[in-house]
Amino acid sequence: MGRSPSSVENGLKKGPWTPEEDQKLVQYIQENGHGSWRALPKHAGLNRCGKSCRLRWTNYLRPDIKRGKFSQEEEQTILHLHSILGNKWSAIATNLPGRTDNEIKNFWNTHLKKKLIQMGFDPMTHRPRTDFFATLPQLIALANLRELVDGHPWDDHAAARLQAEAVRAARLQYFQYLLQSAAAMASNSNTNSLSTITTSDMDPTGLLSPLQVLSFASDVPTTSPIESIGGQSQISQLPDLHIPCSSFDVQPIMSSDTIQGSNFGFLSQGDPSGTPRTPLISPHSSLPPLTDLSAGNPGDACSTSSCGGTGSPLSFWPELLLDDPFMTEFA
DNA sequence: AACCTGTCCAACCGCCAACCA
DNA sequence: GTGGTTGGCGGTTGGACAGGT
Repeated sequence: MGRSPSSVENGLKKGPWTPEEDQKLVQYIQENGHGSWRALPKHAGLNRCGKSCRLRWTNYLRPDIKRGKFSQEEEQTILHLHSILGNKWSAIATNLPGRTDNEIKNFWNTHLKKKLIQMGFDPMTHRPRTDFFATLPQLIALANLRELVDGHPWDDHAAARLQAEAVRAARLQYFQYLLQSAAAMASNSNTNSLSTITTSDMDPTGLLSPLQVLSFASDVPTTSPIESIGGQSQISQLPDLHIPCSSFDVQPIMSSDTIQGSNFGFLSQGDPSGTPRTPLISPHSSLPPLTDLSAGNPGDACSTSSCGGTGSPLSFWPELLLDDPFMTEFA
């Protein structure tokens, strides 16, 4: 499995390994060590490149490899280390005996990443997702695409609908933030199960990490916090959070002829030279881009929460947050 | 039963840093 | 200092498989 049927390139075989090849490789390394990987295939009688042999050995044939499902403990270790190290799979693997970087990488991409997203966390920063405006362009793109396909002009009604969707999405994100804050406050006041989390465990911003949320909500590990509160499973049951709509001064572009290039030029206003484009947010808005919260380099350890935040999240959205009775209570 | 769709994961690719002549 | 080689890493691919229609 995995790759195309074995092919021969430069006389060297590629593709899945046969049991015979595995046996040759294992036997040779057990008797001689791998030595120079480049020279190994020749000495072992394998029609493979050295790189392929090394990968096969390190990812599959090594005797100390632990196979099977990842335990809860391993999962939490990966989460924790990823929040510190980012996608440094080999570094993470050194802390998980018997697991290979490839295995951890696959596990992350197929399980943990989705889990974090479902919980409302950004898988790269391990912080609550704040990419509302990152998804807004997709909505706009879809709407424009629809227009192109259907031949229906984008009228004010459609724009208003989109804006309403945007506000609703913002409310969701905002509510998730409130949940995080509430959890943090509760842990401080020792009023519920969150009391086991100490302030020293916390992100400097006061937010809980996915690991912490997973820890206390392990009975609903794949459920969004929004869905797990008070048995309410419907988004429509969210409280009205009174997010000021004027804060989202979104200006949809009406004409489809603004579509340009592969970057969907109609999504943003920017010069065609490739300089960073300006999101379609009114310049007179006092709000910083939400994406600022997660703008760190995914591979950069210091961009993660464990290396310190940029202050209280309240400071990011003063107008938005302090306008709400919820926040005045928390602030 | 046949087809479709999504998931899993072994294997490949390209890049980069370390090493050596 | 330079260029070639090697090993290692992270991202991506695509066939096998499972579950759904």
